[in-house]
Amino acid sequence: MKRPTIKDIAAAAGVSKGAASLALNGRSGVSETTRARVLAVASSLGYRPSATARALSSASADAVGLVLVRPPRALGDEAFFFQLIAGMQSEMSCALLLQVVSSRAEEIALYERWFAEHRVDGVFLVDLLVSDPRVELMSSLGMPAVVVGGAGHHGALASVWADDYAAMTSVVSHLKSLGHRRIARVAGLPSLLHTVRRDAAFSSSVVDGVVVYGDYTAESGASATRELLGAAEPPTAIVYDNDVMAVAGAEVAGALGVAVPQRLSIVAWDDSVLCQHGRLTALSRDTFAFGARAARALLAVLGGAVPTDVEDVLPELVVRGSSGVAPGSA
Amino acid sequence: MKRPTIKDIAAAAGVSKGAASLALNGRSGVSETTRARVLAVASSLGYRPSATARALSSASADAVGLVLVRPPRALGDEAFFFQLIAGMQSEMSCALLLQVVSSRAEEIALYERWFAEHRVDGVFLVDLLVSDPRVELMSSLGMPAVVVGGAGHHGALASVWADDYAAMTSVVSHLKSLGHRRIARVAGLPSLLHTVRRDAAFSSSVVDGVVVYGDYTAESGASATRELLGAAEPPTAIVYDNDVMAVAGAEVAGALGVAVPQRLSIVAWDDSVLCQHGRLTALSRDTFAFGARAARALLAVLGGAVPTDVEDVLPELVVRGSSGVAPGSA
DNA sequence: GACCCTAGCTAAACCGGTTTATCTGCGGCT
DNA sequence: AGCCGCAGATAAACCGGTTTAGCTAGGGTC
Repeated sequence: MKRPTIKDIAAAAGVSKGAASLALNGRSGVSETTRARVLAVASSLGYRPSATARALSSASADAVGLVLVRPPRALGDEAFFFQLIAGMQSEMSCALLLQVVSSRAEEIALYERWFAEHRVDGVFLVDLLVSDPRVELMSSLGMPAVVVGGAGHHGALASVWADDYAAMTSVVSHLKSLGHRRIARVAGLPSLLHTVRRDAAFSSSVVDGVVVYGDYTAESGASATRELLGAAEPPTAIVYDNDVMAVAGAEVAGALGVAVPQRLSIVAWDDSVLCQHGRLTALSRDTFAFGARAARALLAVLGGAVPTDVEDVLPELVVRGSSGVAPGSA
Repeated sequence: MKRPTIKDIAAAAGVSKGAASLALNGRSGVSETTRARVLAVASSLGYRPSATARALSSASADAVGLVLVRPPRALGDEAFFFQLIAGMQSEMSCALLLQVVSSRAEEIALYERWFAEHRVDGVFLVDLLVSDPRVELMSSLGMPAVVVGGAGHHGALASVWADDYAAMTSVVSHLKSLGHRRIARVAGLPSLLHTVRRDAAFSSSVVDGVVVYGDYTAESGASATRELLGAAEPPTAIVYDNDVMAVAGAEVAGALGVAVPQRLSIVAWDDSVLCQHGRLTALSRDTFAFGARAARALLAVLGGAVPTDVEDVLPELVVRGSSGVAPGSA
């Protein structure tokens, strides 16, 4: 038993294909009695329009896209993206086309292809670079897109972000209020826009603050921490750019006999089960809600709304056991 | 500048649309010189066939599907699925259509729809139920599918799984060798096939073993643990069905003043950063590789191979600090 | 020379929708 | 009566591919 097509519906209702199409899509051009008849027939036959055929005649593809550029193996540990995706899904009725690639070039080719093939109606852009070619690409393709997590305004694109600058400032002031002066930072990839933002906020509020760059993996967090703690004047507090690096750092400190938080305070960016269990002070943002917000923004753009920038609520610092008064203070 | 279509290629190469199609797809029916000319034109014009149009004429959709039935919010914490997805992606050149729904009925409707709409070429089935209607559905739809993680043989479907029975047996024998006699288990959803498998293995190797069911969340793991430790004769070892519940359980034990591993041994199913950091003894399987294997299996089925069952390597018990000699033994 | 077969190509149908152009009544207006 | 306008429907084109039927020229066979 094959699925009924619009032709079957039309035949069963005694109208033409075109009339059936108009009736099913709630458009004018058919009488109300005809429309009712077509709809009745369609529901009784269990008619489902083919998204493929619909996409072909330049209508909606009923899907949005997300491309992640990562070594796939490292991805699995990053709860952030999965939370984000889960949040997106919660607000989307359409499907998400997801692909993981290993280079920026592939990513761009994929966006172009998806759009050319009418596979997606729009896309999310994550991991925004300092001067990101994708922004221009989206504009030139005329492809609806939402920038996720890239602070500020990006060409004609809608944007959803949290204020990394203010967040970093709040973290530093918390540490300063505890008496910390030698504060270091284990940052993420320096090519990413939010890293630069945080860097700027960090260096403007911490004098002589040391920054070491990692790549969000436990290994990089561990080695960065070893480097920092091995210095002549080791920091009394370290701010990490994600949870995985922070946890690894805490572990290294323990192995080196550096007591947390007595001799070293640790703050993680992005809260997670990992931080909760490790009792790590963390900058908590609701990534799930963030994803949901991004989805709403994209749906709005797809619905024809003029692209706007939405600023997410400021991440909140959740103080747990890993941060405390600086050694020598109070 | 619009993207070139096959008509443009044909015109530029001086052949018909049909001939161009044959040439581009490496099929016989055109001379080698013509084929070379068409391919040259196509590449010089940057031709990309439209997957949408191709799917319409009952060819490949160049995508596979995965539907997850979860409350979206809980999903983000489960590293397992993201690891799995990452692994799948590593072996797939095509895209993954992902959707999270909240009920089994929606899931089934979605599979039917995707297939009817030619949106996917095949699907992964996860979280297999004891007697799962999806298996029958796939067969009747004629939809290529791979069962992921459902031990045993399922109708005409290919299957990729790890032997939960043997794994559970190995965990129990490890605990027994440490002198444990009162062993309990915090299981996952009882409707899932692998839960039943593990239950069977558990009850056949542990006499009077208590089983409490949870739903993979930290909360359920915590309350199950409280229940077990509050009993008249509390267990000296607990085996958890996932990492999140195990970590929550360890925390509860700590809060209740039950020393781990002196008075209570804890073993988690599925290793993760969480277990590594929490120093939890865990049953480690390479979920990433597992996903990759599932992807290969699906691609094989799509390629026309006869569906086979692939048994994954047996999960390996990684002994860390959370398991030790039973109190009173040795 | 008549016949058949095949390689190589073209034209056209098809997939399942949407969109446009066209046709048919019918009512209102002058 | 003659004309216009419009609602309601149909037929046909179109989207961009694949697939099938059909045509032609060349070579081999008897």
